Amino acid sequence: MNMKLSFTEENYLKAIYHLSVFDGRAENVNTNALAGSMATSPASVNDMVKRLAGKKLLVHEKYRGAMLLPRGKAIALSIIRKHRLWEVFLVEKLQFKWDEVHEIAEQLEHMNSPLLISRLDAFLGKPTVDPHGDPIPDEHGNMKKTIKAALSNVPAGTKGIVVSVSNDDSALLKHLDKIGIELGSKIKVIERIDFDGSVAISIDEHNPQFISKPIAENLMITVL
Amino acid sequence: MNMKLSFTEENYLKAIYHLSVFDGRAENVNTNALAGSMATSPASVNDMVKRLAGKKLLVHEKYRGAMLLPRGKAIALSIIRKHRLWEVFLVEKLQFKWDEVHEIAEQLEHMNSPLLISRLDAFLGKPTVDPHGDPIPDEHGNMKKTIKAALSNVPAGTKGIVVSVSNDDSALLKHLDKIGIELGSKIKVIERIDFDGSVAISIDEHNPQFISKPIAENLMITVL
DNA sequence: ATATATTTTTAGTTTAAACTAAAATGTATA
DNA sequence: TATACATTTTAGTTTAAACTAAAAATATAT
Repeated sequence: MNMKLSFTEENYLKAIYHLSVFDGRAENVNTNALAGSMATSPASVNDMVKRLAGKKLLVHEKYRGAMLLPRGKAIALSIIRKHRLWEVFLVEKLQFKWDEVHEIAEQLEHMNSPLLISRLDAFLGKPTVDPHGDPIPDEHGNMKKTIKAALSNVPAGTKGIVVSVSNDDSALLKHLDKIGIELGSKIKVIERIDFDGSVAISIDEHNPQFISKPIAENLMITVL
Repeated sequence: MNMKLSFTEENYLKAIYHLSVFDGRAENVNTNALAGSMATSPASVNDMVKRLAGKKLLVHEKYRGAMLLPRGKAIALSIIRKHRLWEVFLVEKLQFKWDEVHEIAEQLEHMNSPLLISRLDAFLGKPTVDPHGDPIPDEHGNMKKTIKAALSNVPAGTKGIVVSVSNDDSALLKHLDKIGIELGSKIKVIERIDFDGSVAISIDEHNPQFISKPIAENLMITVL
């Protein structure tokens, strides 16, 4: 697990991990999906996947996609751990807003010092979730599983807590802030409108309003 | 000043700055010295110096060395500022020891977010010196000049940080260790005794005691 | 002042990580 | 089954930043 990788290699491992995790099962990640997620070409992805396969961090079957090996998965989880711990630091200690931290954490996550991370973890009080509500893996890569659903996918009557926004677009994040939705907000789905896919919700037990379909699709809640 | 540079380019600018500053005057930095400081070959240095000259960050005269231009100097100072602020963070918030922080700060100094640095600066209380007693440039690149002096040469009331011991005698080093003085210790001169040249000092805000003249002559501090 | 040593530069390679264009493979459907 | 379409791979380039070896310029010492 202690081999030095480039930022790019680390970012690929992280992206593969995120794409492969679906309902707790690991799946093969295909070249095209990865190209989309890394904002690059399938050919470039193919190059990098072969490089990572050569380092025994994943297995790659031609035309069948990639799957992380244990070492690759451990590295991906350690990067996610670092990313989320730094996000907690930025929000709780440096007064950043929860929509400002992602880019900076993208840089900080590649800092390579296990001691730094364990000290940071202690300094922050060993948090288990980041400011977006995502769980923080511990030093062994274990994290508690959360059950999430998009607001667009739950039936009327559902109550939940906003735990993350699946899109990092700052326009969306700012809009949510404006209408009073933030992490930890209690949401109740009052009604689903079949015509346009919008939903009527209450926020923190009051302030009922309509949320458009595109927004509802990106609002993730834990169902209560 | 806001062009994106590689880590390597930033490290060259920083190294050139450190080598060029002598008594407050800027001097040409020759290829060989830079090769030593960067632990690489003169040929590689020559490549990089030409690259940086192409970016108008320094001027380079064949066989005569390099001198930073204002933009290059500003970048070098901003990297030094980041390095030293992170060192303060590591020592004061994460309980690192004085001698453990350099490598980690070498990584953190390349994080690119002016907002991050201004928030960190505020979080740390806008410190003006790092844990080694070196001055931290402000956001405009200004820093107060440090004065280094032997403990035997400063007047009563002086505060400073121990930055070096000019004698390698292990008997001296052991004695200093015993009385609780190490690199980075904060010293305040309480009183100077004319009779024998000894000085009464406090160490890290407590533990007042006398230091004999021979020891005081070998203890170098930066005056705060 | 000239020979020798040191320093600096040039020229040519190497590696990582991207790119484009074209070929190969896989999938869906008429 | 054959064909069309989408996906993936291969092959060949490009760029940044290093490297080595050799040539050129400068400095030094007799």
